[in-house]
Order: sequence, then structure tokens, then C-alpha cells
Amino acid sequence: MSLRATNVSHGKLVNLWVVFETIRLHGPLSRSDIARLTTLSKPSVSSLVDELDGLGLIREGALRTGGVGKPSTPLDLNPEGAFTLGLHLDYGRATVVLTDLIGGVRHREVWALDTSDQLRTLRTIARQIKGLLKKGKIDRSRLMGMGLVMPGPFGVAGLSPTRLPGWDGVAVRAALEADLRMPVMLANDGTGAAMAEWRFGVAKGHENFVYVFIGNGIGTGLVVNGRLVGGEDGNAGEIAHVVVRPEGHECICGKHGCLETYISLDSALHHFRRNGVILSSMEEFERCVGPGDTLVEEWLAEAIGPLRLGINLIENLFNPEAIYLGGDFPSWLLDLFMARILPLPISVNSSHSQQTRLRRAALGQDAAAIGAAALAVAASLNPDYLQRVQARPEYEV
Amino acid sequence: MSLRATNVSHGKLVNLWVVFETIRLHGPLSRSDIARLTTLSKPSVSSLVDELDGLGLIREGALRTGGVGKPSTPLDLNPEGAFTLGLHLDYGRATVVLTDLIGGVRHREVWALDTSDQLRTLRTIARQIKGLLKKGKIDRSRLMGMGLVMPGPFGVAGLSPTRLPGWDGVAVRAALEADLRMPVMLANDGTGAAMAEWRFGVAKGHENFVYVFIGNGIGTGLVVNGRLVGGEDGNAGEIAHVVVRPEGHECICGKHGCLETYISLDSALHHFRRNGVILSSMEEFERCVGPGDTLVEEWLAEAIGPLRLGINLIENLFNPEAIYLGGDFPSWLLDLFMARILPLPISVNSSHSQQTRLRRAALGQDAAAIGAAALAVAASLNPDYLQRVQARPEYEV
DNA sequence: AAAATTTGTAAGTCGCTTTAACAAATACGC
DNA sequence: GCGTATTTGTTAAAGCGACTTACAAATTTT
Repeated sequence: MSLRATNVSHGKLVNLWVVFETIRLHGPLSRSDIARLTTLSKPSVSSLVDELDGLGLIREGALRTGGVGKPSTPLDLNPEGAFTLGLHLDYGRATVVLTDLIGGVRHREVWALDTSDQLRTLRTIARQIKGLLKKGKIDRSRLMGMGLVMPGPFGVAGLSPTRLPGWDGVAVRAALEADLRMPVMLANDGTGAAMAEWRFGVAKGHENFVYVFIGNGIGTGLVVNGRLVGGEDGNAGEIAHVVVRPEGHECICGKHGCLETYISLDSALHHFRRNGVILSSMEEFERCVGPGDTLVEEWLAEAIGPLRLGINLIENLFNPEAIYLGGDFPSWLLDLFMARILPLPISVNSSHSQQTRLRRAALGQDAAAIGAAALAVAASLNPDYLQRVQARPEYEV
Repeated sequence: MSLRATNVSHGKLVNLWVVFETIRLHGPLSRSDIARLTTLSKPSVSSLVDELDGLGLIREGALRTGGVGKPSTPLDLNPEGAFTLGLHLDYGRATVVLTDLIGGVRHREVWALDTSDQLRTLRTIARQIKGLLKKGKIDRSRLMGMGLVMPGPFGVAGLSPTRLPGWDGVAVRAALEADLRMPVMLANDGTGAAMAEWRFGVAKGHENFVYVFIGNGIGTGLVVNGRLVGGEDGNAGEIAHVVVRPEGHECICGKHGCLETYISLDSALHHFRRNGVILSSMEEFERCVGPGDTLVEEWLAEAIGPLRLGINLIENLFNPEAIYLGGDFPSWLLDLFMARILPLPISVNSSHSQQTRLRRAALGQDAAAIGAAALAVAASLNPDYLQRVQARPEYEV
């Protein structure tokens, strides 16, 4: 049961978060602006602003004159106010970003890893992160924690993790938390990418949206009623194994015609392999394949129908403000999807404009890692942050 | 933006709701029990309980002795504390219930209506309801309002309302609110049914679940993160036009293979008509058709695959605690669905047991109306009730 | 230069939860 | 059977943060 009583102290934390978010979304703002936007009184805003200032999370700009009345002091987030780590773990690869409070990437590393050895991978990651921090790029006392995202689903025999073999039931979160001695949040990669666009990208301010993440596999990140959605086990948004072609390709899950067998790097590699071209990673794919290739066109022709159905069912079930398309795929390929998928079939969102319904994600291939970092901010500042986004069943490594 | 600041008075309303809900879900409870369950202090609980008592919403039971210590006073909801009206408007028919605070149906009426005449229908409904109230079955001052549910989607040209022709853009809510002079909440029928099971039925206490509502058409009601989901326009959960057979039946929406063309009364009637049997309403269907009929079996054989896909995609996208199957369909037919659909295909919910994943709704065919009534309770008591469940685009009648 | 407007602060009030202390009523131990 | 432990629920006072009211300060408008 999520029914939690409240009291004055909790209320204050809520208001602190409200002021913080208001500045983030609409800043720079004066204290009076904030009072108007939040319905808090001016004295209350002043006091909360003082507190945020004391924490170093916001900063004052130069006095702004021009209008009638006393000049106002614009307030904005202080990028240096807090730092978080974001880790995107994927097949054979880990991306780590160190971000500031406004999503600026202060440091970035990508490691090639043998992810089939889980223990070794975890040790390497922990060691590398410690090294990264020792280089002293940031004030260590301002490091709030780390977010970790990886392909889901979590804890489902026969289904997971379909894109990261052998990682089912590995207590990634606990292991890293213990080793790095900082809070670690865990979610799937789609949720990470959604979080990034939600806080720092084009999905700012949305109450309801869906991020479709295309990478090795395909997944989504969900925001409903202004909150991230994890579902009962942290596995919500798992669109990969939704059937779009009942008589279609056989899937590793045992069903036929799952979306992932049409739209994913894996499905592309399969198509290439069936035609005698052996490619085995995203890097190789990017290096060897381009927009005009016949094999790409063939694969795309087969993939666009299923993707259209996927978009359609997301619209009908979530009736979101918008759907964002992004992920690990090369940019030109996402662009092709965007172009070929139009016109969108009729749905509950048909009263919105085509441009509104489906949009390109703005952040690049690091989105998932950046969003992971953002998870750690939300977890430590938002008193109502939903833990349930995290995956549940974890066992000892 | 849903970022709303809080203060002590709002906090009190939250806590009042928390205490109310705690009693509803776990009652009968002593004041001390409530304090333990909510983390509120004992004096706070006492004060909030006094307030709820003053409102007449709860009542004390007989002193409960037996354990160590002073005997406790069990508290429970007072059924007579508040009444609400629930209206389920559907093709050719309106069901109205007058319910008490614990979902007990104090009065029920079903009217056959010519719903193709919207103005007339609205007038009739308003008149009948006024008459119903005049009969003086309840203390009028304790009537909190009305909930209205009807088939969606709302405000989508070419798609809605697929099961209630001519009602698109009709300002039902405003019209009834003005005529009856009480607050009226509006949502789709799936949401109504979900609400009924959530508050009074087998879905009590869930944070995440989906109700699949099968009637003239097919829809769902969604609860995510402990809140109803409406989406941007109040149209979330519109599963009817999700494509499950890309090469399948043509649908009135212009697409092919929509779920509704396989599982809905409408699809059954179509199948019968193609085979020379003309039926035109749910009543007729119930009267003329039974479990063993060949035509039913044929239709069922074709319907069960699509339904299985529908359940599968709901599981994968929402990862709910459970899915409930119910609606306007005759009970024996829902039972057949429940039996034939097993085993459920693999999904993110496969780690749950089959019995947990899909369950029969407990409330009968009045569920949608009862849930509509429950909407009015939540709207007036829960300070964080999500208005967005309501349909948005409404125009004057 | 006076008036109007707007920003932001200071002082005190208000509402609600909390802590601390305690009275009342029961079961339990001897 | 009586004192003790336990639990319930209330009373009184403290604490906390938002609110209202009043006002000083800095600018534009007239």
C-alpha cells in the first residue's frame, strides 16, 4: 500500500522539490515568479530558496531590471551543485557518464567488456569508476549517487535478460552499492533514456509520455501521471515481446512475431546473416552499413509495419502527450524510421498533430546513461520518488 | 504541470484520506491499529478519526476485548455516511445505481433508451434520476455526487465513440451537472469497472492492475502507481483498436484486425449475422445463445487467440499485479474465456502464478455503474484525485 | 519629484503533527 | 486474588513550517 501519511516536515521536502523543479523547468525565475507558479506565498518561497541556496543547488543571477518595480533576482540551477554517475550496461559494453545538475556531461567513458563474465564485469566497472573519481574532476562530497540501467526484463525465466545473457538474478545493484559505497538506483535502459529526455531533453514538463528505445533489443520508458512506471517487478514497458505478427518470425521467447524480431539491432544482424553478411555488434553495423544498402532497405521494409503497430498500440493504451523515438541506433537509421513510418495509423491520439504524436529524441546515444544519472538526483531530492521503478528480484552474485 | 505545493491544511486532507482508506482496506481497526499502519501518531489519528466521525463517514463498533491491555474500539466505514449515483450509459441502455459508502447498491434501475437521440436521452436520464431521488430512499444531504461512465474513446474523429454513435463531442458531463445540480465525474466504462473492483471488489489494495472490460466493445481500466490512468485526453486503455491480426477482419476504424473485431458483443453478432442469425442486442444474445452452441464455439475459437495476445501485451507493457476479466458479457461466456485462454503465453509476468496473472472480476454486470459511483466518492474525498481521468474535449449539446 | 508598481523581507499568527505524560481497562504471574 | 505488565486512547504543551500583514527598497511612470 502506498498510502503514506504526511506531516509538516514531509510537506516541506515536497515544497523544496516543487521549488527546485519549478526553477529547473521554467528558470531563470525570481522568487516572486516562483510564488506565482506554485501558489506558495512569497515568504515561503524565500525561505525554501534560502534552503536550496544553502545546499548549493541553485544560484542567483545578475539583477534583472527593465520592468516596473524593484528589479528581481533571477534564480537558476547551479550546475556545480550536485554530480551523479550514470552507468549504461549493455551487451559487451558499458557507458559511464559523470553529469552535473543540469545534465551536462562532465566526463564520459565507454568500455568494451566481456559481459558474459558477470563477476569480472562488475569488478572492472567498480574499479574503473573509482579510478575515474580519483582523477578528482569533481568535488567528491557533491556526488549524490549513481544510476544504473541495463536491458530488461528482470527476473523472468525464459525471457530475461534477452539481450544480456547470464545476468538474470545477479545482484548488480547491491554489489555496486557495496563496492562503491554510494546509493545505486537500477532500472531498464528504456526508463533511463526516458528519464534523460524528461529532465534534460525535449520531453521536459510532460505528464504522460513514452520513450521507445531501439538498441540491441527494443524497450520503452514510461511516464504516467507525472511519474515513472515500473510495474509490479520493475518490468513495465517491455514491448520487445509484444506480438505484432502472429505468424511471424520465431522469437527466442518461444512465441512468434515479437516486435523485437523486427525492430532491433539483433533483428537487423539476423537479416544480414541470412543473406551471408556476418556482423556481430553495433559498432560493426555502424561501420559497414549505410542508408542506401539493399539489405538495410529490405530489413527496413519488413520492420516498418511492426514498428507502426507498436506505436499504434502505445498510443491507444497510454494516450500520451507524445512518443519519443531514440536509442542506440545510428542517427540516420532513426531518421529513416521517422520518415517511413508516416502517416501514423488512426488511434486515440489522432486528434493530435502528426508532429506531436511521434518525435525524435534529442539526446544522442548516451541518453540512457545520462538518464541513469538523473535517477540518482530524483531519488535523493524527490520525497515521493517511486522506488518501484527498480527491478525487484535480485540474488547474491 | 502537476507540481503542486502543499501546506498544513492540504496535508491534513491527505491524512484524512489516508485514515479513511486505511479503515476501508483493513477495517475494522482501532485507533492504535491505524497509527501503526500509517505511521501517524496516536493523537493525530484520534483527531482525524474524530473528524471523520463528525462527517458521519465512520462508526465505532462494540468494544473488543480478549487481548492484553485496554480493550480497543473498532472503527469501520459507515455505509450510511455518504451516497453517490453511478450511471453507466451504453448503446440503447442506461444503468443507474445508488450506492452507499461501502459500495452497497441501495437502488438500481435499468432503462432502455433510444441513444441515437442524445438530447432526449440526456433529458430522460436527468428526469428519471430526479424522480429516483424524490422517492426519498436516502438523506439527500448525504448525496456526494454522480459518476458517469460510457464507452470511449472521447473526441477522436473517425474512431469515437465507436459503440455509441453520435455522442462525440456531446457535453454530457456539463449537461447533467447543470440539470442535476451536483458534481458529475466522467470516465470510460473500463475505468468504471476497474474502480468498482478496486474499491469494493477483488482488486482491493492493488497499486498496479488492469481491468479488461468486454461488452458491446472492449476496453480497459488502468491503475498505475496507485492511481487511475486517463492519459492526455482521458482515452488511455483503449485496447479496442489495437491490431492483433494484421491481415484480419476489417474494422470500422479503417484498420484491419483490431482486437474489438474479435472480442466484443459486436464481433459475436457479426459472426452470427454472417451465418444467417440476426441478433441485435446483449439481451437478445443472452436470451438466445448458450454455452454449447456451434456458432458460439466457432466465434470463441477465433476470439481466444486475439484475447490471449491482448492479455500478453497488457502484461508486458504494464507488468501489473493482476489482470481482471469482466464486463457486460454473460457470466458463462467470461468463464469460457477464462478456461480456454490458459496457459498464458510467456511475458514479464511469467514469474507470477497463472491464477495470479489473470482473474475473474467478482462484481457482476453492474460493475461499471458501481465504479462510476465510486468515482464521485474519490473525487470529493481524495485531495489528490486525478481529474485527468475525465474526458476532455466536450462541446455544448 | 511624486506616485505607482513590484520585489523581497520581517514579525507574528495559525493549523496540524508530534512528544511526553497519564488515566483507564484488561490479561498475566505468582 | 492482587500487584504488575500491557495496551488503548486522551490531554497538554511543544515544534514546525506556511500563511497573513506590514513594510522597506528599487525601479518605472506620470
